[in-house]
Amino acid sequence: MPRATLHNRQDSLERALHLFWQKGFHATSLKDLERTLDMRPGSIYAAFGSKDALFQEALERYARLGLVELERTLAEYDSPLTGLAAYLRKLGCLRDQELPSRACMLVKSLLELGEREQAALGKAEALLEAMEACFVDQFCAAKDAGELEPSADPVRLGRRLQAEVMGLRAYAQREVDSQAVHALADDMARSIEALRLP
Amino acid sequence: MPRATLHNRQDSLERALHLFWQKGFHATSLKDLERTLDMRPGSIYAAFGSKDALFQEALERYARLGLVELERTLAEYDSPLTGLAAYLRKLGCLRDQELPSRACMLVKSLLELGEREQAALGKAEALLEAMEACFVDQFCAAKDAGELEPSADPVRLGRRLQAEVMGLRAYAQREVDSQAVHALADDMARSIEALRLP
DNA sequence: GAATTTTTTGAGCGATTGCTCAAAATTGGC
DNA sequence: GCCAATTTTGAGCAATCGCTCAAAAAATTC
Repeated sequence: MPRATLHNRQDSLERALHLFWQKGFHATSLKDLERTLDMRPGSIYAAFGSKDALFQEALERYARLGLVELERTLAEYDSPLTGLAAYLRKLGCLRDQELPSRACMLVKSLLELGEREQAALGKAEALLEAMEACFVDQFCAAKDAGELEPSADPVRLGRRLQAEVMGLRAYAQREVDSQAVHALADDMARSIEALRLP
Repeated sequence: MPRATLHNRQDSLERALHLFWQKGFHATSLKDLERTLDMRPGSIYAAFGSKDALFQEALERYARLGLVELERTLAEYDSPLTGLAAYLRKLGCLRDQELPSRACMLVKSLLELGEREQAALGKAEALLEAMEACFVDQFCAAKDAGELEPSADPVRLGRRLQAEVMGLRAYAQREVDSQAVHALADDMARSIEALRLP
């Protein structure tokens, strides 16, 4: 009895994510979304509630995909430290791929959003916290595996790594050579590998 | 014969800088500026031309003050590496001060602005490049002073440091303990100091 | 094919955006 | 006190903002 839905909700969300990641929250207008999703305002609001709610869903999807990508990379290596170094080197290829933005959407949101978008801002913070926790876990695993000296502090190391990733991706957003980003990522990866006990 | 200007232009620019740094370009409306500068639209446009032009002036002032602060810090130390480490530790106090934002306004602009604000975006990129050049110069000085091993690459080191500062300040924008930011800055400072030859 | 249920449409709402410009206000020189 | 020069004002423009909702369109069941 119901009319079949014309638009795939997941696909629409994916397109919205692409747009928000590229232009940011404020610079993305409903007109932009209408064009990109090929949907009229009523349909967008029926499906997602509001621009703010749609943005939050996009943020969550972005972070989920990012975490999956991180964990898939880590799973490819037996050594936790080697996995983290490989993740950094993958980020070094940021400028080679065709992406909505080289910068992290969570960081873009963290820096752009204010009190008026507190819900989305809080979500971005929580997702960054989860990312940091994943790094910390990995350093704990490295310590358990005897890769780190016993006095190493996984919390500090995880924090440092998150800051490095934030910096690497912000740097990659600049109009610099792909080679410079590769070199930067490699330097960071070497720092991780230098933590390994002989 | 001319009517005396009511508003000090430098002071107005300073207030605008404060506002733009806090809220970003898009989230700052002319109404906000009118309120903060205590000026009516006509006066603002007579003095600065447009919202975009005012933003660009604010960006330049921000970067100039930031460079002065950096160079003043470096001048306090005879050793180039010690100066850079001290600069990082100063950034570790970001959360203790009352600032419009903990994040760097240049990075906020780099991540927020798009093609529609190309002039301001280009300015932000150029100013970041100048900051990086300052870091590179400092590493060159360290090398000349024999603090670095002869094979050290000042360009890579300067790039790395800029990425670290970007990451540190983005991290400081999160709702984390002041102590965490201090620890992070200290870790980064130690990395710089670890480059010193024995 | 009529009835029912759901989705999609798009004109258009009130609010806000960046901005303009003729008029008013304020000064110094005479 | 008057004139000339300059700054400040603020009503209001056209455009855009996020969003609503009654009507039209489409699909399923009988």
